[in-house]
Amino acid sequence: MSTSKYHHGDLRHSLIRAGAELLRARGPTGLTLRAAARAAGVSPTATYRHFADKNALLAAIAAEGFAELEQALRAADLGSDGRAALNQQGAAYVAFAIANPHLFRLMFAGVQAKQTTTAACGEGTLLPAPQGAFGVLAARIAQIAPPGETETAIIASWSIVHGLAALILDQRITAADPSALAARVAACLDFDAK
Amino acid sequence: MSTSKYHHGDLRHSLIRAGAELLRARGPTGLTLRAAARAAGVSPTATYRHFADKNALLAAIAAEGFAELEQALRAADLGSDGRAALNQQGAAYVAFAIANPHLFRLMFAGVQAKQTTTAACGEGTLLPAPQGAFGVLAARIAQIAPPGETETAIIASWSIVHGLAALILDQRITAADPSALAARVAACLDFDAK
DNA sequence: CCTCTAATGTTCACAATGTAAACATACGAT
DNA sequence: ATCGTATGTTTACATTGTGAACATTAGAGG
Repeated sequence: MSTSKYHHGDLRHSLIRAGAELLRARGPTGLTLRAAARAAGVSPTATYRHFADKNALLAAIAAEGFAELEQALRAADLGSDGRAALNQQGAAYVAFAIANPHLFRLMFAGVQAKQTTTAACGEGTLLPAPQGAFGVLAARIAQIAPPGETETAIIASWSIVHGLAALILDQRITAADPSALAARVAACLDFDAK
Repeated sequence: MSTSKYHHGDLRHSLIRAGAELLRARGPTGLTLRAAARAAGVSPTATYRHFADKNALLAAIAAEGFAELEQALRAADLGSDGRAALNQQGAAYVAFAIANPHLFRLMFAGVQAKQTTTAACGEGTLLPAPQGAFGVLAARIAQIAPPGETETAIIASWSIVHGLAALILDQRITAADPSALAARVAACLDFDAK
């Protein structure tokens, strides 16, 4: 590490890490371009050499978050019982959201789309957005859902844990043991029924 | 209605309506205190006679949204078949979110809490926040879920439709017919199972 | 009807933020 | 060694939320 301070060396990652830390510590209003630059020891406009605008920085932070989430899901996806593994994934999903509330919100709703791309995809199409984390879930579902119903099963599973996480974060539901609640709620899903 | 323009007459409601309209038309970044004041034909700081700060205006708009949502749920809660009525509520919930995406997001995640009130309530406690809309759902659940499981059933039902709505709004899922998808997904819930 | 007060709006002012434009520095290929 | 290009700096500006001081008018009490 050279002591020449003009060129930072790895400013891009520094900004992402500083931004993520600001988000965790001070919430979304604390995550500001200038604050991130300050934390990285750089002038505010230096950020524009690495990110087109603030949204691009947010997107990069969100992408890191999705990688973390994938890790967490993969770590929870254990055992030979597919249904149990799925429920464990659900608990891990909710636990991740609660452990990183601001990051979780940023990941899903934080990056503003310029244009509302109303691309007409097929009914119930799953977008590959968080493909990594999504894949961990989809694999287990494919294993335990009846064929032909896997897409509905995936959407239902994802929706129920995502909704629970969101409602807890937004303080619409209060849970002393969120993971346990997640498992209990996930158990209400029955893919084979009817 | 007098033509004296100094005192607006009903500025509070005008600001709420103007704010809601701005939100619908231009999204959250377009909903600004100054823009709302401009739309109401008033100076920016006049708003502070009616709202402590911007957050208070947002909260008022969100409250109106919850009233609308309750109306929509009540209108969908028809028929003697409790399970069918519940699924229709789910479809209406998702339809509302899609019809009012920015409002829906504001209602649940838009108003920033000053302090993260980590009040330790009981496990799986339901907060009365949107008590009106929530009550419509809870009533049906109580009717069809096994006694002793109603709270879990309520949380599961709310979570699955809320999650589906959120994922669609955030473009993680694309649905040609969201209401139909909501009904199909809601059908995966089985409260009596096991 | 006149007056006075409180409710309601206005004008100024300011700090913070995102971002554009012009300039400076230094890394690396020639 | 030279020079272009990537990277960072300084300046500048419009927008936003919001505080402070001032203006106006509605309506109660004489």
